[in-house]
Amino acid sequence: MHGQSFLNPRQGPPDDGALVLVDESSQVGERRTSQREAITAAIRQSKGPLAVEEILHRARKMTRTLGIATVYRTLKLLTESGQVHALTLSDGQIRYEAADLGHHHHFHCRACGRVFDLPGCPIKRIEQDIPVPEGFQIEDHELTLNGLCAACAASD
Amino acid sequence: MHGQSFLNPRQGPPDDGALVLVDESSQVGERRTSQREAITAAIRQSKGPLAVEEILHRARKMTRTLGIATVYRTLKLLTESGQVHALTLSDGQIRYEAADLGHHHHFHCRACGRVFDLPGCPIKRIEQDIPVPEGFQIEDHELTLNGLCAACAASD
DNA sequence: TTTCTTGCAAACCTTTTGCACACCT
DNA sequence: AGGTGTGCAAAAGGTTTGCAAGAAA
Repeated sequence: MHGQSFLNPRQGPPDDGALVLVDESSQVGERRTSQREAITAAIRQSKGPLAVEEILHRARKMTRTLGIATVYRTLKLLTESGQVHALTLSDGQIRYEAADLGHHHHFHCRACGRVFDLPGCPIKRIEQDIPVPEGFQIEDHELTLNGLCAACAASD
Repeated sequence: MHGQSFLNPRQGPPDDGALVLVDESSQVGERRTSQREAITAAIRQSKGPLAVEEILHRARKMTRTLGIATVYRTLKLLTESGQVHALTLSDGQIRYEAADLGHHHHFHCRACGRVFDLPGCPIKRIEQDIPVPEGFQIEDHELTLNGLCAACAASD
């Protein structure tokens, strides 16, 4: 894990002149670059979670030169530092969304494949009543609704 | 899609002697082989959905010679013919389970990674109350509970 | 005997990694 | 200036496919 997010850069450490063998002031993930800004902006501005290719495509509009390797590296960075959440739906694609959205669930359109955020959580009020085997401890849950989004349902 | 499952072989069609350009009596997926029996047995005998590697490992105990390609081909066959369901949890691994288990959900242990079937469906009775955007049509849902299974919770 | 199935290996595709150069600080 | 970050291309990992041999029916 990294000490700081490049989105929330820390103040430089006080320079006390001490000599250190391992320079801890130098860490991966603290440098603000146009590529990283483009990637985080793409994720933040999306109405739903995005797959890698979608992130690449949208972020490239902001930085013409952007390699897929950078997208993967940055997503790993953002995920490990807790700024972004990865989620995997039944189509097997991993999608990414901002981590500060709060607890919510998703709607997956079987026609267009898009994923939409659903506000709120209907599970919370029944979570206690869900029967699990003796000794099992529930820590979290994921709910995905599948069906047709409004646009696809209309064009049926 | 295939006309028949090799698990439920159809009777041969009556031989009326008619000449057909495309021989429809000959179809992929209708031949009973030790590999296919081993794969379906592994899936049926499991208490929860299995990943490809687990299926290969268990099925190999029944047929010493079994290639990974056959596992993939058979899983595709079984999935497309509706005998097996594929599911993808948050770890990104695709797992397979018998399709005749009825509607149910899963518990994913974050410690050992195993997936357990949960009987029943707590969503059914609240499905109508789940708020979705105007025009969206719910057709299905998936629920996964995450936490610790009894064994892992006990060895904490 | 015919045609489907299989195993092997090559092909594919997606994700990761090594390296030299670019760029932040 | 120093060291992180990037792009490119190669490597790695997992899944699919072509093909000749093997096995159902």
